[in-house]
Amino acid sequence: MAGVNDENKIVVVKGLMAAVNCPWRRGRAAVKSNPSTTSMKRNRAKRSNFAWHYKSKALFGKKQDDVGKLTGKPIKSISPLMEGDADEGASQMQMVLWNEGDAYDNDGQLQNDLQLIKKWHNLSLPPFGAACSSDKGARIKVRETLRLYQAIVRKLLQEEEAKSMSKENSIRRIDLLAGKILKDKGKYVNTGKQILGPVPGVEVGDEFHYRVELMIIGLHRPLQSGIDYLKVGKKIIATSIVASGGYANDVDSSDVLIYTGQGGNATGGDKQPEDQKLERGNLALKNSIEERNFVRVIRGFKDTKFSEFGDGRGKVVATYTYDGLYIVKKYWQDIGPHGKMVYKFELRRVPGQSDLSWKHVKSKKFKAREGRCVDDISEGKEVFPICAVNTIDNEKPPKFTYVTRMVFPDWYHSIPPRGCDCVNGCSDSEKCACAVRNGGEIPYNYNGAIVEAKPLVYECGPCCRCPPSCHNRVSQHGIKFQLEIFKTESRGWGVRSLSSIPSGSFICEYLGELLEDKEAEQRTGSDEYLFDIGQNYNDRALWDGLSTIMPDAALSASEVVEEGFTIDAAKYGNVGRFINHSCSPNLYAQNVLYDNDDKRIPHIMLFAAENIPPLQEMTYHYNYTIDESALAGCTDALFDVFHCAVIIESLLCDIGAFVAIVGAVFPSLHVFDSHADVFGKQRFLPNGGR
DNA sequence: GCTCTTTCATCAAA
DNA sequence: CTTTGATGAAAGAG
Repeated sequence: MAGVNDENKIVVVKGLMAAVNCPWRRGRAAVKSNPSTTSMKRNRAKRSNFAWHYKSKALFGKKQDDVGKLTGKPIKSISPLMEGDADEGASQMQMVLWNEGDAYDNDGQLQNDLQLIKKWHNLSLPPFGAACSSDKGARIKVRETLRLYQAIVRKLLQEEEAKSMSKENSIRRIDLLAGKILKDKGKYVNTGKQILGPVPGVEVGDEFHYRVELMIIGLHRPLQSGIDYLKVGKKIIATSIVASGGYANDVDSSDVLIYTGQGGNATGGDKQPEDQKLERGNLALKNSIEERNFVRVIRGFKDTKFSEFGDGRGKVVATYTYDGLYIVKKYWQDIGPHGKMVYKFELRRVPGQSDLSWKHVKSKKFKAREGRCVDDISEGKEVFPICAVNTIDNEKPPKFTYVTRMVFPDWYHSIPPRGCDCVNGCSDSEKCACAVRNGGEIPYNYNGAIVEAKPLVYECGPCCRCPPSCHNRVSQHGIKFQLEIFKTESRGWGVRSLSSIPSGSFICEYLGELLEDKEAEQRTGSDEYLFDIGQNYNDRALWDGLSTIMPDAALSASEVVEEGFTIDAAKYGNVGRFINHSCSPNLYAQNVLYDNDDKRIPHIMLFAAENIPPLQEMTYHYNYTIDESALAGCTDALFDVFHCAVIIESLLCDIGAFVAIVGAVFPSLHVFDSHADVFGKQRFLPNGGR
């Protein structure tokens, strides 16, 4: 973040910090100066996994006055989301685009271009902060909508997988069905007239897995066509393109994209390929050369992934990355592989936009890049080495003992769980004891994604008869992505991934020493690595059935905070101890039990709440039990994952008939392990081919 | 409005 | 694993 204010001096910055203007930090400062508050018992700088506890209070509108006193500020002054945290990219594009000091091009048309651009995009040189508030709202909306869409897709997939044993028909296109559900609910974003230039709430580097996602946020409307365009008067100009094909030989270095026009393909059985015509998308792109308007570019990669859970059949997974704005420079005719004429367009990326992380990660220089100071902080204990990168200063990561399991004290004795007796995979949700404990469903998709946030997830464990490959064993197998820790500008060390991470993926556990609350209390203040666990779900009946239908009612009834346990990752820990707090996080903490039946001591498993591009910092909400007011303001939009479950539940009722159709075939699987470079393998036809 | 056509999707069978 | 056919939703064009 750019500005570091004075508050920063008050708070001792250690490895795990919130951003300077994060509500939590404000709250903490306020509490310091106002020690006689009523909630001193909670004034501990500790993380907790039970955020919805506070959410329920916010919803019930209690204690608004107290809340104001606590922070010393009216609650409304606390901006709900996106208020300074790890998401540094917001609104970046608009800012930098107008930095006229940038060398735009060497054709000397900078001023000319800028004027045309201004004309089209009607952007009056927005200063740094002006557009931010509205833009942040748009960002939240886009992220919420996408999370909702992804959650619906996972839910539908879960139902498909659960019913795959029976003989009924499956839903063929889950992506389309999920889109239809969202549309019926009026959840589309940026509807109305088409947008030329940047789409509010969408940032360079955002990743998607379905074309439907591009449509529902207004980034690119056609579901199949690669060129979207709009009419201005009698003229059509291009607004966005999807580049899923090859031609990208010069990926590494240049910001030039050669794009092939549409049409001319032999689509049907008896049709012959034809010369492309200068109409529709092709015409729009050509017109955009004259108009010099921005064209959004979305790059698509296709890769075949294999799941470790399931029948071993691969599945093609597409990843679409928003690449930013380009300008069409020229076009010409060429001969395609089928011998007919095709149009080609040269597009150039507008300078000043965020770097494209996928380019970095794919480039060969990347492995030997600067700032690498520790090759593997886990010292070989993790499946992947976790390196430390510091391009800010000379600091090395703090010393601690890396562990891959919890460190238990002498007094601790685990309660062995009852396992399931499934020998042929835990797919029968009625017979599998673990599925029953999860409310009659396996909480994961076969691709290893968690379907929705739950109070507690029961994975199969050592007492189960199912094999380690059971798809109800996800988080117990450890990290699946190549992670690294890096020095941030203002929040100490942080964690990011070198590959793309799809929504719902397991990231890592929060490991450390298990402490009783009394002991944790003593360490509070000097220890920044405490995580409160196992709070507040003694009444399991409330969680299990009701939570997805009436979450707030259930939660308000179970607000009693018991004496619990805490994980201290100061001396012993894993990569999880480096993950920072954010009020608009991309991860969340999920309670999981598998090798122990003590609900007071669940594993704290961090999962991706949305698609996370490579090199984007990963964060979760610490849910500090320090200042409820800040949380009340901040958690509203935070619980989308949890909320998704509720909304899905109701949505599914509406389309019950649809969804009741069941699958006949064991669905194939997709995996989202690493993001392999598929450029070389891309099938390429002039029009993308069919 | 109503069809028809087009479309760098997607799935699953061959 | 690669290819191919069937299916599909949305929007422009007539």
